[in-house]
Amino acid sequence: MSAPRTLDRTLLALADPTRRAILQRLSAGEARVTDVAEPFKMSLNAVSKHILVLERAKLVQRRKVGRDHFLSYRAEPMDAAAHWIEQTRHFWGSRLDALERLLREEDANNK
Amino acid sequence: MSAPRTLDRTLLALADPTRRAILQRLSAGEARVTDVAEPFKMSLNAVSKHILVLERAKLVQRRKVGRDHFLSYRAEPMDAAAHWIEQTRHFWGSRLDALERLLREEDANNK
DNA sequence: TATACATTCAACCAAAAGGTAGAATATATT
DNA sequence: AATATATTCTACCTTTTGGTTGAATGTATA
Repeated sequence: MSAPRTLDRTLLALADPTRRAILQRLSAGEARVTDVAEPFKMSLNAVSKHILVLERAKLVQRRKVGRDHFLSYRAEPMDAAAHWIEQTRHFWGSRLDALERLLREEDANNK
Repeated sequence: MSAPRTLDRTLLALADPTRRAILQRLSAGEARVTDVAEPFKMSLNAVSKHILVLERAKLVQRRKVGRDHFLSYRAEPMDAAAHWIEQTRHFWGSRLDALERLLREEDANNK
């Protein structure tokens, strides 16, 4: 029953290739901000901002050790998103065949 | 396989409650732009723009009959998104238990 | 203590998103 | 022919996004 804002944030965070790449990197284990940023052409600051978006969506968690910030991937929002999308597909009928859909639409038009 | 841009567009389109509501409406069958817009407080123009975003993501299809534009829901991009997210969860291990993850992270830190 | 390193903060910029209002276009209806 | 309806187009505005650079902060290290 999470507020829709949560889903908004999760999907928005996932809708960017840089952020997906960051998550993929973190899925292999913790990493520091600098290490996460290293493969990208953009500035460290830009990556830092992407990380913030991921944190806001709770897809990334931060653990500070001295001057290092260790980032880790959190799967919960992904699970929630997967749940929503599956629920949705079930109810919105990606399983509807063409005939069924046609009938419903004719019905809707004959009002 | 589909360009990442496609996934970007799908997830971005879904990351908005108005657009999800529009899709939900269309999942019950075709509807005209005006009818789709009716329940919303925002202007018709604003809804028209949201529809454009959904069309760009191929989540909505348009069929013109005279002055009416009939919109319908297309499930394919949802299927693709669901597939991506499931794939991802599988490989990124939402199934990883805490111990496994810890081991991988210690390993990563001991380099 | 001085210096290097890890990270964010602040200011700025361009582009995109999300909204508005009004004009334009195309099609129905009287 | 005149009018009403459905929809988009254009222009505009504000906020957000994604990026830059340079300064500030906090923590190690020589």
